Amino acid sequence: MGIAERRAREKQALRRAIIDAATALIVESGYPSLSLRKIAERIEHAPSTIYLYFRDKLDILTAITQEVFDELTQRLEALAATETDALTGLRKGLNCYIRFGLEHPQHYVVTFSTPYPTEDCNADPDAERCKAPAESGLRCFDCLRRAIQRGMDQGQLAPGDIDLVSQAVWTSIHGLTILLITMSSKEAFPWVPRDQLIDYQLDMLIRGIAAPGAITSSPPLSSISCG
Amino acid sequence: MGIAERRAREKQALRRAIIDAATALIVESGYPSLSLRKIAERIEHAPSTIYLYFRDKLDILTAITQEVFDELTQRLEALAATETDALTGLRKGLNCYIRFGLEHPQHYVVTFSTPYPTEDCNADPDAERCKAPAESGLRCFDCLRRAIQRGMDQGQLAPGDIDLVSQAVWTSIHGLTILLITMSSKEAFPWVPRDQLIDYQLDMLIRGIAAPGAITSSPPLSSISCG
Amino acid sequence: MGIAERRAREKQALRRAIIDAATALIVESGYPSLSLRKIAERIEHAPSTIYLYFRDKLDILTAITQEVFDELTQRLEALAATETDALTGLRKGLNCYIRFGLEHPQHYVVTFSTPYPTEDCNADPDAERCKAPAESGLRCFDCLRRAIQRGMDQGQLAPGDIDLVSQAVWTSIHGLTILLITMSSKEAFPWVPRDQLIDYQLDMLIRGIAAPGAITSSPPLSSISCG
Amino acid sequence: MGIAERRAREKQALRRAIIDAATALIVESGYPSLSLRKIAERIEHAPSTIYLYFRDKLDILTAITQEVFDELTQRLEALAATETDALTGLRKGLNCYIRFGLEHPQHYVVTFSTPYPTEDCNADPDAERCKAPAESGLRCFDCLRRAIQRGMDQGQLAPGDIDLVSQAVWTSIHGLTILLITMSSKEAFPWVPRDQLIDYQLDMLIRGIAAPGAITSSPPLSSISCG
DNA sequence: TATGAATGAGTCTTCATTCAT
DNA sequence: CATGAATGAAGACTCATTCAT
Repeated sequence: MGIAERRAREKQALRRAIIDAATALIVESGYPSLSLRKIAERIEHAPSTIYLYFRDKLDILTAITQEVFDELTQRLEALAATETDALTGLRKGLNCYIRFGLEHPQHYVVTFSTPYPTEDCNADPDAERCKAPAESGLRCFDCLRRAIQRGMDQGQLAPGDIDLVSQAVWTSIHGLTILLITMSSKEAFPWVPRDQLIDYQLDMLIRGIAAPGAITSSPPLSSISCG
Repeated sequence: MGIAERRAREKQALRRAIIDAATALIVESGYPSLSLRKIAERIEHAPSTIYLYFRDKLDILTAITQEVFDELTQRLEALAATETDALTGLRKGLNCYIRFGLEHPQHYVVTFSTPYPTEDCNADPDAERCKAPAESGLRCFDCLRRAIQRGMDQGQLAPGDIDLVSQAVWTSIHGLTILLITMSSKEAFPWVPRDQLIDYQLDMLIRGIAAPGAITSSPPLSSISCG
Repeated sequence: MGIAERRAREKQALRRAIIDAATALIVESGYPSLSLRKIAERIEHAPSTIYLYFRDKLDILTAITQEVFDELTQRLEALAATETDALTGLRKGLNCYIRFGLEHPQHYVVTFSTPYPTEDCNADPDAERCKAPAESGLRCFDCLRRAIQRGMDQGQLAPGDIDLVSQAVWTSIHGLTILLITMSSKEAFPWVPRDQLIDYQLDMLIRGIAAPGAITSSPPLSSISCG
Repeated sequence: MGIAERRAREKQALRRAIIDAATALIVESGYPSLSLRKIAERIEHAPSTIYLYFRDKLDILTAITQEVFDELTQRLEALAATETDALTGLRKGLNCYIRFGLEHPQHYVVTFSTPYPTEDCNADPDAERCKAPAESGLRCFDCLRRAIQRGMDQGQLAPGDIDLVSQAVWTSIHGLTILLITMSSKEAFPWVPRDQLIDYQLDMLIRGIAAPGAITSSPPLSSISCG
């Protein structure tokens, strides 16, 4: 009845709170310095309570990562569904990726830049759960891959190895995203205006992979969010 | 006198030993697991001795970071001095940067991806020392900047905002480098062959920023180290 | 009514299940590593459910101890009932005792060697329950006592203080049993062959308490179990 | 100079304090429930301080065990040196063993009855240190073994397997010792007068292993301590 | 009757750091 | 200059137990 439902809702809420607190803490000081104690303190519960929701530290990281991947994937797929022109679609997708990272810097860092989740996974006897986020990640990457493929199919991108191109593009926009996040302060690095940089990088990348003669000027998208 | 000199030399030597030990430890197991105790053990001195040379742990990190920047800068400048063709020089420089990262993955991560030095710095009363590595970093970045500038001056690169282009290129190769490092295991991500990817990305980037018609096929460089 | 009876039966069944699970766990990994959680998991009930049947952990231990005593007593009495010759009966009884310990080493340790039930008992407000196992233990000891008495009555054992003799014998075979259990590994102690040692010790003890001239060679029993 | 000496003395004193506290705690509640925290509290130092003196928990146990063995061995050897008659020597030695246990019940329990030091040792990567106490123990046991041998050589003990006899005797007196310690309270078990029991058990054992006709009445020794 | 949720005290251990010497 | 001793805070994690439902 209502009681059971409320209970379930409360339980879900606490799980959320743990994930959110962990995310924030990771962003503030990095995953290695994340501690269950700090999470507990932030959610105002006993440290041991966390163990009712997650098996261990790594389990929390896994949950966060997966959520982020899924959310990002969802946005990219929604976007792909509405856009017909391959090149524009690709551009929008890349822009969406970068924007997502900038709008959720905490989650992005946790998911893509937490140093060595692999390490923990290797040490772990239950290697199974390490695969789950990896799969989510691949599904996300696949959005980009399909966009590239479509571009080649439509002749707008120079023909070539789809994986090669996809990986070159993805690593590039990741670099931009992660550096804009982690070196955000003006003193840290003399960035040019952010939107300008994003727009230019998208231009550069697409120019770099486009079929000769395929490029027509496309409007700047960078200030447009997604999702 | 001779005595004072010898003293100074010895003091310098121990400082070096500390940095080297810390460096080695970071290379072996990454920064998060670095501890003063382990450094002390390796240099065969008491932990407290380290405090005579460095104020705290972060201070050691700073020193290492700076050295890494300096080393990289040196290589890039050496390379720039020998190469006359702007485009080839740029390509070699970018390749050198990536290779450097792959050959010293732990250093690269520590220097470019250590989470939030800013935070530690902010908390620190003496904010001064945080600027030192930043300056070293800028000097390093300036190598790339000059290469871009030369390319524009020689008409091989499309004219434009030097900083804009430099930043777009740098973030791209950083993305490639850092992802190849942190997701190095095959299970983590289905990478295409590494050298091929690097070569393609350099092609893509240069194509993306080159002046129209400037590109002549350049030989793959990726398997060539630098320095 | 039928309902009440079924309820009572079910209640009894769960109590049994708890004891059995605890027993099994103790057998598997010893008492120190026993935990209510593990018991709960094994009986597929919530940890808190156990508290409906036992006040606390010690309460479970007490129940087990008592059962062990009772089981041993039963075997010894069954044995005594079938044997007419006092000396042979005594020998068989002692052998049975040792065998029982070796066959249920964890139980034996828990029952006879758990450090300081006294302490726990003293700390406990309800000192009553500590007496129960003590009484069971005495009943068990009484089997030996009666065997000794019979031996004296029949003139096969040298006359003397029954308690004195009983205690000397019991402590001796306890020493053998407990050491064989706790120092079971070959590296721990260079034991002579086990059965040989048991046989010899029984010989030695009986020789030590027998009436002069009473001893006739009796066949080795040690490899014979009991019950 | 004096300073260094005082320092060394202080350091030694703290080490002693740790061992003593640990010993007492083990006796009070058993080794499994021994915790570094409790030791720390008792010696009024920080828990981490203990790690300056012992590598870990097991290390403390090892130290205690070895000390006890060595002390006991020393006494037994001193005793053996003064006694010429084999049978009397054996009797005195056994008595000494029992008395030692009763006079240092804490140490005896820790050394001979701590459940499963083996267990910890097996799990330990550094198996070396587990051998040290075992060797000390064997050296101790060897005192008894030599006494038995001498008895056989002199014809006072029935000829036979020295190890067999030694082990039968040792386990017997261990059983007496350990039970007198752990069940010391009158409510726990209705002991006959302690000295009487000890004397009788020694009689019984020696009668059990003596050569026929070798026994002459020997005076009760039990109330005599040793060392 | 049974339990899910929660907790606080406890476990061993590592660490950066301080201070008297 | 160097260090040995010490510490307090923190680390992940387990446990027996309570309580509202």
